[in-house]
Amino acid sequence: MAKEPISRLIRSLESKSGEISTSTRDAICALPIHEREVQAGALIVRIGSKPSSSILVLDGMLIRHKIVGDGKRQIISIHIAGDMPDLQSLFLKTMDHDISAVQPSRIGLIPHEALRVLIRDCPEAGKLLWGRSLVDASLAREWLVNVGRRRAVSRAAHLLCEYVMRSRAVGLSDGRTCEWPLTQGHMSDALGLSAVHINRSLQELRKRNLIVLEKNTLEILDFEGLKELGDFDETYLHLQDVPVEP
Amino acid sequence: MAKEPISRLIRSLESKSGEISTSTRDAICALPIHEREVQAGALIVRIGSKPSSSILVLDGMLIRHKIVGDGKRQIISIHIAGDMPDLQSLFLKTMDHDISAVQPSRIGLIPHEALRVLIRDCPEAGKLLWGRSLVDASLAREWLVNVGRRRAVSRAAHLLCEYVMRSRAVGLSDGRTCEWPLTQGHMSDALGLSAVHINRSLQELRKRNLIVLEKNTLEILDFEGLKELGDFDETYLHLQDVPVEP
DNA sequence: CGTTAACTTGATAGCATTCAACTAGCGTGG
DNA sequence: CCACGCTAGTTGAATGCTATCAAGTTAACG
Repeated sequence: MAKEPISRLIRSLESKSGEISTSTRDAICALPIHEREVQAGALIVRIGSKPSSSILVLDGMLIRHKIVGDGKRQIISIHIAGDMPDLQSLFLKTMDHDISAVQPSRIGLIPHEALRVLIRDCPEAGKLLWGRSLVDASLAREWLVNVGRRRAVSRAAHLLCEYVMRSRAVGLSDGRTCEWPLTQGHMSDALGLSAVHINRSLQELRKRNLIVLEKNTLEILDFEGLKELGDFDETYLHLQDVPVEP
Repeated sequence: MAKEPISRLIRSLESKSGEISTSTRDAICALPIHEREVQAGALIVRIGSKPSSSILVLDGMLIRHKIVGDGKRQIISIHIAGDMPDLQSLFLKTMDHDISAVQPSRIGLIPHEALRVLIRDCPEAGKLLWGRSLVDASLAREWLVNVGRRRAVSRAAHLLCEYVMRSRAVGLSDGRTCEWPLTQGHMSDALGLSAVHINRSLQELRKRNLIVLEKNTLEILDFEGLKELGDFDETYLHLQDVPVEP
């Protein structure tokens, strides 16, 4: 039986790779974790820093972001329970972006040293983590497409589709309703838009009877319609698409 | 002495990780490679396909791209000699984007099976490749920032800065002049703009005496000025930033 | 020398930003 | 208990960046 914090990671890995062998699971469960509570808005990892451990999200939501020259912010990714937002710091020593908490969250810190030992002694686990980092990259590419080539309403719809599917994959949603901690300011920074315009785009989604979004709760009224409008194709999420090694 | 095709990969890996140990280098050099010529515009890997080998660019330029619902295209990344544009297919079996050639190019196909054996028998090489895929992800994130939060002229300047620095890192440029095979159509798809607007943005870069761009050749007149205008900070390229394992 | 792709230019249209003001909810403190 | 301040959300008007449309030029090539 996995200890509670690590079970989030296992569940999340399994959502992408199918069942994990017992020995691999045991090796992952043996990882040391230092739990920490962070408050809403807290800056957890700073650009330019050189972390010696990686973060596992246990509860809440973390975002990665960068600031450009004139002060504007771009959110690069959002992370829910089971995600490891800075797994990359294991091999790229200097952080190239910030990480902060959207809401009060619980995180686990896993020392790089322990991860290196795991990868060395359990190649299977290494492949799972590598695959995970590749999925992370796939999301960044789709976000690039979203921001580069879709209009505002579609971008918003696409983001909502992705979020619901990811939440469902780790058991945080039934596919219709889930928590939505992001403010419209967050959404605008994630989608490369102004807050005012996000506001109007969400109103259009409401007017079309696609969603209900209030009091930090998102309800999808018409997932097919939202997919259609957001030009959403889930292939890039690679759910159940990481091959299990023979 | 490395055989020629693989030496591109070695040089490229070293540009990010410093010198590689002899045994690791030998293991990488032992990789089987099937060379292939592709013509300009050729579609090399198709979205939805499940490749059984990964590509190493030997000469020329490859791009990765996606098409959205209304037919617009977003270029996700550009790849020069030494790059492995679909290393990810080793662990994510279904392609989530297309790969094609910008100009007549020479590529090497490395069977996944051989890469798996390499990673198993030479963990050091595995780390180098993993690190490489993380740098790839870092570029995608910076592109997202570029498209999401910078105006057209800055986007263009940023792209040029990145390209020159990457070219120089693998010996394809002296940092001032290099080949530029991308058309303005390509640039607009890479930067989330229209071709007309890219044209005007390039004219502004010329008028400011920052670049000369003609006949497939790019010359940087004022790199500092271009960096400034493009809000370019090379940290995200992680050149020489992948730690060599103790 | 005709054809095509790439590039250029001008005019118009449209999506998104900015500015400004206003509402609602919530916690704090006098 | 209510004033106050703060954050998040909403709305309208004006501006502006970028797209689209259309036409023309240039360069490369068989």
